[in-house]
Amino acid sequence: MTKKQAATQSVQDYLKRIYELTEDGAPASTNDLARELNIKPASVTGMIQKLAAEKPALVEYQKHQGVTLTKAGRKAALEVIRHHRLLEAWLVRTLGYSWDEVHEEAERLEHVISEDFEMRIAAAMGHPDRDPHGELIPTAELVMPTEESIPLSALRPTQTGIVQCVKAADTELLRFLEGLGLIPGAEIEIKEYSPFDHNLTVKIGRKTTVLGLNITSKIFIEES
Amino acid sequence: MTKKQAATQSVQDYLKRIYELTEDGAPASTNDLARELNIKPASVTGMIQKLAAEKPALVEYQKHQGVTLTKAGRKAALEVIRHHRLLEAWLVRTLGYSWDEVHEEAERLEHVISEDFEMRIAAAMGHPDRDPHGELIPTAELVMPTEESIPLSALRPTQTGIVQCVKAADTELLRFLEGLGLIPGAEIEIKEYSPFDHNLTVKIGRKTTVLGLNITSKIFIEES
DNA sequence: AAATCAATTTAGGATAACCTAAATTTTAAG
DNA sequence: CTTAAAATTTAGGTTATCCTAAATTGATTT
Repeated sequence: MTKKQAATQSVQDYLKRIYELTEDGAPASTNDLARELNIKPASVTGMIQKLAAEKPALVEYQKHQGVTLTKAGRKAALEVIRHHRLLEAWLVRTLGYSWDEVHEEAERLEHVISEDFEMRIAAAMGHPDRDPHGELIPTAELVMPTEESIPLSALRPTQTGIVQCVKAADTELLRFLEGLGLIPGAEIEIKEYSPFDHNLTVKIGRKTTVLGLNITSKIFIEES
Repeated sequence: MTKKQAATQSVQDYLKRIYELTEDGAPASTNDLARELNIKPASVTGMIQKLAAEKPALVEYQKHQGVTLTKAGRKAALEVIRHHRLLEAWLVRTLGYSWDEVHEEAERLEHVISEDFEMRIAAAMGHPDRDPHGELIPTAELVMPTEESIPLSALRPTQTGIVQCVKAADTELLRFLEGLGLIPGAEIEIKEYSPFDHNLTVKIGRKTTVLGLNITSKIFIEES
């Protein structure tokens, strides 16, 4: 049977964070997880040991070496991420939430919606492939599509493209970027590059702005 | 400060059930609560004692005499009930749930939505005063409107009216009633009354059906 | 290789919300 | 008014998840 015991909310949160922290290929450390989850490292160790000991293990764990997800753990994580991103899209589209407001609400709802609810909102939106920030939504089969876009920081003068994704969670930053028009779908063109500080002068729509690396590394572009 | 510590999901469930069980004015017994909440009576006693001991008490409790809600407890209960009923209405209207499907989903969502979410869905629906079953929705100020309609079982031949509310939770029964057209808004007329078994012959729209007391006591009518 | 510091784990507790089994109280019946 | 049955409460456990403080391990520096 593929039937897994409903993971608790805590477990779902652990798996989601582990997924995010291991996207770069490296295991997630106890400390990093503790910071992301706002709990103490000692508690993380305990939970991780439990997850590694489950009948079908959800994580791979070696003392002092960090954790990674097993196939089962990854599926469970993608389920939560799919819920979260579909919810963000749904809240923005049907209830007029702005992209800087949805996160918290989705964070709570993601743990309690049914598969039926998931299917209904996905269908109602025409099965979107990205959330309001442009983050890819795992498929119903729990496969994460591959991201084709590249960071804005990798572009150089005369290159043009379209903003696909803004990887930021901070409300202030999101509002700032929205003010600049730097949102998914925006057309951009690189005007200047400053090799010393990595600043890029970017034309967004009709406005032109200078952006630092801390911003350009978070914006993902599909070149055109 | 009126700021109450976020009640846990369990506490919210207890308060909601106590509200329902005490609508008739009488205190709710430990046993009844246990049955409604699907937990053991011993556990109910423990929780009730805790709720009665809270800084602002949520329930009034006397050993062996049952519980009632305090003002604070009632407000908290009405908040949950408002969430539940608004959610049911919203799920039916925006996601095509049928009235026999919404309960479970709303039961889980009611505990996690924000006040902001509550306001948004209420506004999006034009601040409805009843849920899909016709149950009254507490106001944003947490006041339960007074129910004016009377049970179908109280009507007698030649009286006519409109169905306002169907107080039933069972999926099968709800589907059956829907099949009969016995849903909020339906026009009905009493044709016959059988004093021995309390059966009523009722014309619903153009169909005529004989209904027993177990049904007629659950349908509420506004006489016309 | 020894010392030191940071990261991690272990040990021992706390809290919330259940449970079972045993005791007690209330209610109802002789 | 005594007693059996029903309802309720107490006592003692369990599980999940978190915490603090102490111990340990790994990494870095001398």
